[in-house]
Parts: sequence; structure tokens; C-alpha cells
Amino acid sequence: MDDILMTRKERENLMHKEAICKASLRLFSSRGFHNVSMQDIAAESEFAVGTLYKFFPSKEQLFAELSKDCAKKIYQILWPILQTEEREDVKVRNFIKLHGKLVEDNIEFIKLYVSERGKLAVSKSSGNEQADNVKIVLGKKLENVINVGIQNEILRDVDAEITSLSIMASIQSLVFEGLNEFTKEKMEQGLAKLEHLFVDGLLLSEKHNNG
Amino acid sequence: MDDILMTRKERENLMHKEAICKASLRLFSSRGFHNVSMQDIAAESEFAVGTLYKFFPSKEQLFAELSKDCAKKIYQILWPILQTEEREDVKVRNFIKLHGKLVEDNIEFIKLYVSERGKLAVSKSSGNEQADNVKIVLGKKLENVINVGIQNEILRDVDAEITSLSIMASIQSLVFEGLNEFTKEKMEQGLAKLEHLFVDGLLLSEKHNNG
Amino acid sequence: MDDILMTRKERENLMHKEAICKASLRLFSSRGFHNVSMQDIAAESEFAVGTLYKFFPSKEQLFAELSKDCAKKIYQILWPILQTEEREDVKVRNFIKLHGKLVEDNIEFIKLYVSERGKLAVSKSSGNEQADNVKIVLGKKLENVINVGIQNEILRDVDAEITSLSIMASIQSLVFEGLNEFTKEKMEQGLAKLEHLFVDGLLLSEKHNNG
Amino acid sequence: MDDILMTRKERENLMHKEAICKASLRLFSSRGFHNVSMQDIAAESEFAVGTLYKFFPSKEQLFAELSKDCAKKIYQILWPILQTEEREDVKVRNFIKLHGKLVEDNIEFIKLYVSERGKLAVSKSSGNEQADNVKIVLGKKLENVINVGIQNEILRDVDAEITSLSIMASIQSLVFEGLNEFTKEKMEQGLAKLEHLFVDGLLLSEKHNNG
DNA sequence: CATGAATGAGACTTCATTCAT
DNA sequence: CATGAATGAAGTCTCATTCAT
Repeated sequence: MDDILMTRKERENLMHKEAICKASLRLFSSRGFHNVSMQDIAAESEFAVGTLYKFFPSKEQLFAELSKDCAKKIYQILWPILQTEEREDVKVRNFIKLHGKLVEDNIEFIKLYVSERGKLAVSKSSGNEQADNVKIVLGKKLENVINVGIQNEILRDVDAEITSLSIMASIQSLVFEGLNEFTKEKMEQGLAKLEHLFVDGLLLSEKHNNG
Repeated sequence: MDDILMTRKERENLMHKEAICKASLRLFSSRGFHNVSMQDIAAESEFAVGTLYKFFPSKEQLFAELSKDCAKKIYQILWPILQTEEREDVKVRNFIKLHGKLVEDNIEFIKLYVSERGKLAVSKSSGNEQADNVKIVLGKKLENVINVGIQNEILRDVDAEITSLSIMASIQSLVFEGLNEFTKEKMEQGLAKLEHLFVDGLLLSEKHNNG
Repeated sequence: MDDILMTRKERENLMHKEAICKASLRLFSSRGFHNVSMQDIAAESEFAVGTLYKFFPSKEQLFAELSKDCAKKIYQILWPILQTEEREDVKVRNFIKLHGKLVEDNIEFIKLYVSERGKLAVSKSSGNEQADNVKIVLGKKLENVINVGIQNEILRDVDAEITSLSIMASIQSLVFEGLNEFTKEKMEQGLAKLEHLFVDGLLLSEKHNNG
Repeated sequence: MDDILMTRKERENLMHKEAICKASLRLFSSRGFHNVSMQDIAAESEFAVGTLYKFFPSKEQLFAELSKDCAKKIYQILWPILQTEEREDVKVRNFIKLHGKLVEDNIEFIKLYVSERGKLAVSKSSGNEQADNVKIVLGKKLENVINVGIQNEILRDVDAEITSLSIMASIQSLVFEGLNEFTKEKMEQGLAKLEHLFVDGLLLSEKHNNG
């Protein structure tokens, strides 16, 4: 509870900043960076334009920070899955499965996460790098899990790097492609099939399949 | 050879339009739609702004036509691969493999193909729909090939839809992620691994693997 | 007295809008719609271009609103004259006479009122319709007054419609033709002669002439 | 027949110029100066843009010359009417009446004649001055006719200047107002009423009315 | 000499950013 | 300190005019 260490002012500040972030996220995720103006954000967040600049030095920085938060949040949800003491195939299963819940709770975050890439004149947008980093870091971790699975003779001897990339890309494609049309159930069905494709079909030896 | 049937004027016209397209493609693919101005395109193509509007009625239409061309070109290369009389697993192999050549020849086309999706306030940009359609059409065809392969007992009994999506997403990810960093060799290695992952590992029964 | 009920902001807002209107009116009335740019209006009104768009959504709308105001103002001055309990010939006299005062106070309004008609590619400029409507409405009322005058045997039996049109056209011609050259006196002399021509000469029976 | 003195080239030139004028007139009269581009005129006249500039140094000059021609043509039709040996009231009658035929034959000329006034940034448009001059000259002549009529005791003792202005304005108003809606018959009815209003009602003593 | 492709200044409009209140 | 009116650079697009062919 950092709250205790903060003055009321600071606490209010934080809440205001979060309100702005939420409003921005709503707008950016549905309309994209260039089709949202600071005036739009001001209106949506119910603050004055000038106030936005008290919290963020520029529109780009606001977007970058948003991306960073978004990446961080996703990281905090997905990373632990790959850190458990479970068997490797279970980790991969859960990693895939968890995206269903993730989408349900964070549609906007996800949209932003998957949609805006290379769009900005990425001069200084450290936030997006961060977002990409999360993908890379999670990808590397997944790769690592797969490698360990292979070593433990739980998974077949595939190329872990390419398999990790493939899994992440497939999830992203499924999630993004489906965002506008899929119901929760359809999404989860798709993820289940993905799980089957990669874990049952590809990676698991028969003995584990039956487990 | 339409060239013979054209007047010099018409040929020049065509060349100019192509020059504008090339310049636009260069800029759009590296910076995205909103970070390229008509002035930029004019400078890059060495024409005046007004000239651009002799060839395209608006920036959106220019971009749409570009997308359409791009999609068409890729379609014309990839579609025949899935239409041959080859065995289904070979079709899939070739489909994946061919992306190496594709990237080599059409980096910018590819970038545009994979990057701009849902980015514009896509009011009427029929060009982008076209681009998306190509992905969908190719994806559906790939799905069909996989299904036939399963019926012919060449491929395992997987969910063809999700496998198709997964293959396409993986290629896209590999190609796009690698575009800025990968050498030709690295790209082809990646595609080879992808081929192995999906065709050898996942889909082929053992007998075909050994063929 | 709305002033009391307004905040300072609102009052300033109104003043700014009026300043813009005045500047626009000055420019439009002397140079016409197409020969005045938003930059011109910005310079004349001593605001930035962007500011103009805070008050009006487009140049066309600015012009339309101006026309509407102009028409409304003129309507509010002239209509009551035709609504009094006076005898019909007196109404017509006053209607003509009043234009002298009108010109004196609202040269620019008048210029706009008489000059811009059918000039714009009048797609949706409801303002101008309004302006035309005022002419039509006043014309119809004048026609009505004349008809009543005829029924009351105060005016001769002329065609009221054509007489009304003729009176309005004559006033307009006199006022517009003279705008750049006439002194106040010359204008009033002209109107007096017009009054004589239409009311004494044409319309009134002898007995009323002597009254 | 100047034709005899011209070379074939010169004759062709003249025809081309006339073709351009006709096309321009068609466009200007229906859409106004600012809503017609040189490209439009080129297309309508079936000449190249560059060719237009062989005949006219600028769009403004083209318009000016057109206005001048238009004014001249109208002048040549109307002036003789006021120069005949007829009695003055008959001259005025014919002057008014003739506008019916005029409209019928020269809708475009008329439209241009009455519509474009003070619209251009009248820096050097001597053509429009010419057009205005024609109105003034005809107006002065009509005034003169009326004065003679008064001296000859055919017309009442009215102010000739204001009567002339009134007649001209009324005709113009009737013709212009009606251009888009009136049938030939309606137009002629209106002019007949105008004739009655001004000649029978106002100007003629009884004895002439019965003639 | 006619042509019309090319030009580029200039029009309208938007929006990130500033600053007086 | 928050506000939001004001700013003006920059974007898209038009069109009168030029000039190589």
C-alpha cells in the first residue's frame, strides 16, 4: 500500500492520471493513434486539455506510457504461468489457455498490444519498444520452457525458437482477427484447438497425451 | 506486350504512375500511412504534388490502390502453389518455402501487406479489403489443401482451419519480425524450420516423412 | 439584458464571435465570397485561423450564418412597417422611406443582402435560402398590403404581385447601384422619388394624393 | 463580310475563339465564375488548355471579354428599339416586350448579364465595366425617351431618371428571378403586366391608353 | 502551332501545444 | 493549479498557368 506514504494530493494525482490513461486506452484501441486527438482524450477523460500536459509531456509520450503499462500488465499475467513448478507441457497449455481470460478482461489492452506496431514515427517511443520487449521476453521464456520440456523428454525435439514464435503468432492472430467478431466461446474454442495443435499434436509424446 | 500497342505518351504515363507507386510504397511501408504526407511522396517521386493527383484522386485512394496491387501480386505468386497437382504436404512445404523468394523480391510489398491492417479509418478503402481478402482467400485455400491431405491420409487429423491460421500467422510473424534484421539466409533458415515444424512434425505420417 | 446572466467568458466569446462576423462581413460584402480567404478573415479580425473554426465549422457556414443574420436584421426592421395599423399607402411609403435609414446603418449588411445570390455552389447554405426567403416573405407581405389597399379603394387596381416585385427591385437597384457613389442625401432623394413614382403616381387615387 | 479580307487561318482562329466563348458562356452562366475551371472550359470546348491561353491571356480576361460580348449583343438588340420613330410610349412598351424574345434566345447571355456583378476582384475587368456601361447607357437612353414622352405630353410628368431605373430593375428582377422556373408564357405574362404597370398605369394619359 | 502533363502557390481545415486567467 | 481559448504549422487538395514535345 503505497497509498499510506502519499499525500492526498499525490493520491488524487495518481487517480487522475489513471483516469486519463483509461480514457486514452478506450479511444486509442478503438480508433488508433492518429485518429484520436488530445481534445478527444480531454473530452473522454473529462479533464481540460492543459491538464493532460501536466501528466504527459506530449501525445506521443502518453501513448508510449500507455503501451508500456499495457505491456507490463500483460507481462504480469502471463509471466507467472511460465514460472510455475508445473510440467512444461502444462505450462504451455496454460499459457495458451490464459489468453482467453486475458482477452475477456483486457480487450482494449490487447487491441493496443497487437495493433499498434511500427505505426508511429518511432523516434523515441520507448513505450512501444517496451511493448515489443514484452513479446520478446515472453517469447524467449516460452522458448526456454519448450527447451526444458524437450530435455525432460516431455516434448518432442522441435526447434524451440520457431515453435515459440509460432505459438505466439498464432495466438495473436486468433485473438486479433477475432476481436471484432468472436464471442467469448468462439475465442476459447479457438484457443483450445490451438492448444491441441501445438501441445497434443506437436509437442507431447504419446504417453503424456494420455495423461 | 502491351508496350507495342501504346503510344509514347501512354507509356510515359504508366512509368510515371509506377514511379509514384514505388516511391509511395517505399515511404508507406517504412513509415506507415499517417506519417507520410503527399509532400513527402512528391519529393520522393520527384514530381509536384499536383501531379500525384493526376494519377490518384486522393491519398487514401493511392494507398488503397497500392494495397490492392500488393495483395494481387502476392496472390498471383502464392495461389498457383496451392493449385498444383503435387501431393498436399508438398504444396504446404512449397507454400512456406516460397515466402523466402517473396521477401527477397518484395520487401516493401510484404511490409505493407503485413503491417497496415485496420489502421486507417477504413471508410471506403476497398484496397485494404482486397488485401485482407487475399489473406483470407489464401488461408481458406490452405485450409482446403490441409483437409484434402487429411482425407488422403497424408496428413494427420488436425483442425485444418486453426492449422492454416497458425501457419499463416507464423510466416507473417517470422517475415515481419525479421524484416529489419534478418539476412536472406536467416530468413530461409527460419522458413525451413517452420516447414519442418508444421509439415514434418505435425502433419505428415512417418512414411511420408521418410520419402 | 442577457449580459447580466452571462459569465465573463461567455461575454467574451460572444464579442469574439461578433468581431469575426464583423470582419467577415466587411470583407465578404466588398469582395465577395470567393475572393476572401480564411487567412484574410483571420488577419482582418485579428485572430488566428484556427480560432475562426472554433466559432464556425466551415467557411461556407460562416458565410451562411452571416447571410442569415443579415436577413434577420433586415426582416426585423422592415416587417413591422407593413404590420402597422396605418393606411396601406402609408405603409408602402414608409417601407420605401425606411430603406434610407437601413442603408445608413447597415451598408455592409445591405451589400451582402443584395449582392450574393446564387453565387455559391449553394449545396447546403441554408443561410442564403434564409436571405432569399426574407426577400420573398417581405415581397409577399408587400403584395398583400397592396391588395388590401386596392380592396379599400385607396390604391388603384394594379397587379399587386408585379407591383410588389417592381418596388422591391427598384429599391434594391437604387440602393445597390448607389452604394459606392451616393451620399446620404442623394439616396434619400432617390427613395423619395421612388415613393412618389409608386405611391403618388401609380397607386393612389387623387383624393388621397391631396391628403 | 470581313471574311473576304481574312486568310483561312484568321477565319479559323475566329471560329475557334467563338467556340471557346460559347463553351465558356455555357459553363459560366450555369455555374458562375469561380466554379468553372480552365480545365472545364477546355473539356467543354474540346480544345487543349494551352490553346485557351493563345486566345485569352487569363481566365479573368476570358470572362471579361465574354461579358463585353454579352453586353454588346444585348445592346445591339435593345438600343434600336429606343431609336425608332415610334411614339415614346410605344418605344417603352416594345423595350419591355422585347425582353421576352431576348430571354428566349439568350438565356445564357442574360444570366451572365444579370448575375455576375461585383463578383470578381474587379481589378482590371474592363469587360464588366462594359457590361455595366450598357445598362447605364440603355438606362440613360430610356430616361431620355421618357423625358421626350413627357415633353410631347404623351407621358405623365414623372421623374424620368427614377422611372427608367425602376423599369430596368423590374425587368431584371422578373427575368432573373424567373429564369430557373418560368416557362416562356409565364415570363411573357409577367412582362405584359410590367408593361401595363409602367406604361398604361403610370405614364400614359387616358387618351393614349384607348388608342 | 496545338497539346496537356506538370507545376506549385494558395485554399480550406485540423490539432498538438501554449499560456493568460 | 486547472482550464480551455487561442495559436499556427502542417496536411490535403485545387487549379491557373507554363512549356517541352
